[in-house]
Amino acid sequence: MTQPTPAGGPTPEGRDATVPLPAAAGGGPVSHAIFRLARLHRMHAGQLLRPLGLHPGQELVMMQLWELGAQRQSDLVRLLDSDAATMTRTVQRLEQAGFVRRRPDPTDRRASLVEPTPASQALRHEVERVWTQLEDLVAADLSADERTDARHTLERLEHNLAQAAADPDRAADARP
Amino acid sequence: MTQPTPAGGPTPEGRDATVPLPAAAGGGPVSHAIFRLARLHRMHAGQLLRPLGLHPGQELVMMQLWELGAQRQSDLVRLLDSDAATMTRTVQRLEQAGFVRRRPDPTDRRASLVEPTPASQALRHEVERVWTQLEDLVAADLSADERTDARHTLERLEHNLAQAAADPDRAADARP
DNA sequence: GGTGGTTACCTGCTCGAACAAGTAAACCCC
DNA sequence: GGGGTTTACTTGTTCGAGCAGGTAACCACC
Repeated sequence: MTQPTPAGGPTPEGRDATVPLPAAAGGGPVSHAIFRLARLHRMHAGQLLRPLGLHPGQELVMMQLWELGAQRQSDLVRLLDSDAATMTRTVQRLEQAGFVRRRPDPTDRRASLVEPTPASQALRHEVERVWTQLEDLVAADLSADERTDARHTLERLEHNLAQAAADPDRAADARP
Repeated sequence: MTQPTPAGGPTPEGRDATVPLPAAAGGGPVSHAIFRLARLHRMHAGQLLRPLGLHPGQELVMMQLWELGAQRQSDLVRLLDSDAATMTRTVQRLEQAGFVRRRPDPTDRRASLVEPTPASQALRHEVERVWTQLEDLVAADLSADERTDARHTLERLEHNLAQAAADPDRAADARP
């Protein structure tokens, strides 16, 4: 695949000399911050979700189903930008837990439709409450404007990564 | 039901940035953004790291060791804010891969010291390159100031979560 | 009506992450 | 110095995530 060859645009030393070096300490400040934030966030989500019998990630699937109704697995994969193999197993576990049901797609015998069970409706409020709570936790001291701002920042970073994924060339020479 | 527009949100256009983010509307925009960003970020890290024979997370351990020298596992856990059990197995795998060595701590027979092998030094450049690359990817179109800004935002969110973890009372009051 | 390619899903694998439970050494205090 | 606690690490488990490989159904085209 794309070997990130520095072809054409080397000169890695153009950086500002203020930072001693890019090792662990200053390696990738933003990257590192993302990493740490994500782990903390996931941890909190897990703790809030556990009493509900859900694991982090499963709630996203349920939210899609509650909102959109029955979906094929491939649709869920696309909606959540997830992985087919992961989805298979996540759905299996949700099915086993009684939160979803699967039935064959009448129009395509390869596919199966996943739908939330009536029983899962009880969960819905809980999950929404948990997500509101998590939001209030993570953005505790932010004003509405600041939250919007934060969201834009996150989305901008996400957009950059998505761009790079779609367009490996730009990835290789990322350097203003 | 499927009202694609979040109720009440002064969501200013600006969408299209990335994938449809349908559900979860009203749930937790910031939370959801964190989730998605984290996954993309991890994915990119994984792809860049794979040719080096490292899995995401392992490079952080190596960076600490390169920078600080031999460390006890418990120190690594504290430095990376990780989990003891995870660290045990990560170190085992790094050891098996020949990147680290373990020897008993002479001053504490419970502890073991982890140190990078000479062979791992070859990796160091590669890892640093990868992190620089990842940083340039994720912050591709951000100015230096904006990067600092982004980092502050991320750290602020992280701080909020850390606060809530340390102080469960505040967490509990996140509701009417 | 075959043939070849795509799509949908499943299974096996490795890995980080987190929880639980256990062992052993170190430490603290009476 | 004995008893209880804390600390350091290990192992077992479950889960999401991702890669690789496999099967079956679908589809387009000849």
